Amino acid sequence: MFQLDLKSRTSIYEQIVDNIKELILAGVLSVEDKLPSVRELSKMLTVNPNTIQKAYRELEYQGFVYTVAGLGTFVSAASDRKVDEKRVGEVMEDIRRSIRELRFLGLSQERISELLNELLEERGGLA
Amino acid sequence: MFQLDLKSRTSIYEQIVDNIKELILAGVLSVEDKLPSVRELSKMLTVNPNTIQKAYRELEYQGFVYTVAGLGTFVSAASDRKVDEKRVGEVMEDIRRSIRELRFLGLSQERISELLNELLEERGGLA
Amino acid sequence: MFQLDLKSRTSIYEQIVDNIKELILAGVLSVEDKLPSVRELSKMLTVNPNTIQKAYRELEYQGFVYTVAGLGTFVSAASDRKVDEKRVGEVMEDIRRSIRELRFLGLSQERISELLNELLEERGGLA
Amino acid sequence: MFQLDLKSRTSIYEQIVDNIKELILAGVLSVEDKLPSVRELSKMLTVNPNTIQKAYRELEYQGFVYTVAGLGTFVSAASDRKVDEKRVGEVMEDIRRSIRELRFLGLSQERISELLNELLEERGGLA
DNA sequence: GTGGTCTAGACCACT
DNA sequence: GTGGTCTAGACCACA
Repeated sequence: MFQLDLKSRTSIYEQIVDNIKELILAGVLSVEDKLPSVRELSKMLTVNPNTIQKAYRELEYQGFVYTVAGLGTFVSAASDRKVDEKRVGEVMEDIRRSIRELRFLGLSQERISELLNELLEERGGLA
Repeated sequence: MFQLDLKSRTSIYEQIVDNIKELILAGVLSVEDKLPSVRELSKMLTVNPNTIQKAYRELEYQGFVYTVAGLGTFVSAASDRKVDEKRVGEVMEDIRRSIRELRFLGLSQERISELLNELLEERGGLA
Repeated sequence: MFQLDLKSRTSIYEQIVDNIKELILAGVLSVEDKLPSVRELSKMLTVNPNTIQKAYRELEYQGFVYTVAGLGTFVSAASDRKVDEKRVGEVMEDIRRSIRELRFLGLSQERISELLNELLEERGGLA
Repeated sequence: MFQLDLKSRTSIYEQIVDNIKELILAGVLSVEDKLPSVRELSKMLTVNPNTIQKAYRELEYQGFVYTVAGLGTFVSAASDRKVDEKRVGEVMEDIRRSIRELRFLGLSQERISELLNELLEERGGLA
């Protein structure tokens, strides 16, 4: 499914969250698809089930999946999600920090603006 | 000098690093300027001196400042700062993911574009 | 008959219990009416028969239905239903807490009042 | 601080969440007050630290507290919270279920309406 | 089988 | 000291 980087500073459960979000955003996992069960993914990644569960719960908080106890965890329909202002604010904060870092790295305002516009024109994998 | 946001998920020492880098990049602190001593800044921000210490060490590692024992900590020449092309790529990838998530959250292309431009303007005078 | 919401945090068997209670209270199912058999309802809702079984057992425990082996499950007389003053008090306490939280979340008294009235109207024809 | 009911169907961490919310909503814990540390509360309630942490994290998700690693967990300022539409929806769903249950318990529409109005007139403990 | 909770105990980074 | 993560392994309710 994907690989973990145990050496990374990013915690395991966060890496799992990021990877699964990536799969959903890229369309590899579609709406209503079932995610691997906690125990399955636990074995696949050789990671403790509690850690997987923590990742799944975080994905649920962020609105990417929903859970039916006894059945499994599934990808949410985008239409079910109300525009989650709180989450939008969090993501914008992420971008704010990234832009700051680009400035630190020595990129000019113009160059950053160019790069962002390129990203905006891309229309990746969204159904 | 600047404000810390205790509620932020970003650790305090990292916020200090970021803020001082910004002050340097913005020209508020010039090459060879002396930074406040660890104890001074510790009092100014009401933060544990160890935390300031850690921030200064990180700034030194990144080439933004240098320390002379017994004299203090000073802003390095710009040529000493590390530039990291690889890091630029990673940060761009972060932003790409965030933009995808904004689309996923239901924001229109136009709205995303607006929000990004707001972010860019926020410190537009810096470049 | 009715719809289940798999995404709800409420377990499936509980949703079935609630829905059937509503049908009884609304008079759609009258005293001595026969409920669908476990197998029938299982097919109608595409739900595991064990889950239906559990819902029927709970309804029986609460005095809403009774079961005759070999014949089926039937709606009880209203007098058989348990009334629980203590429970009423607990539920009111839950609502009190929720209203406090709405205030805490920044909603005005007027807005809360509006929202409550909407809720009350939702199934106003039932009493 | 408060008592747990180990016999309750409600899980321990949820009881902790509910109790602390109650203390905050009632004004016993004020804005910027420090909650007991994870380890302290763990000892006070003779409950595993992980369980306390789970409760604190849930409180954070719901916007009641914020956390500074290395410092502690603190009550959020109401003004810092944007009106959290998602959370409002969740609370309204709680009330919806409670009203349904009151109907199940045999209360008439009019009686429920009366009771709700009484609750609305109360202005408890909010700063 | 599924997810959910809990304990015991370890290790880490930050203050 | 603080919170945060992770493992190992147990037990429960629900489908």
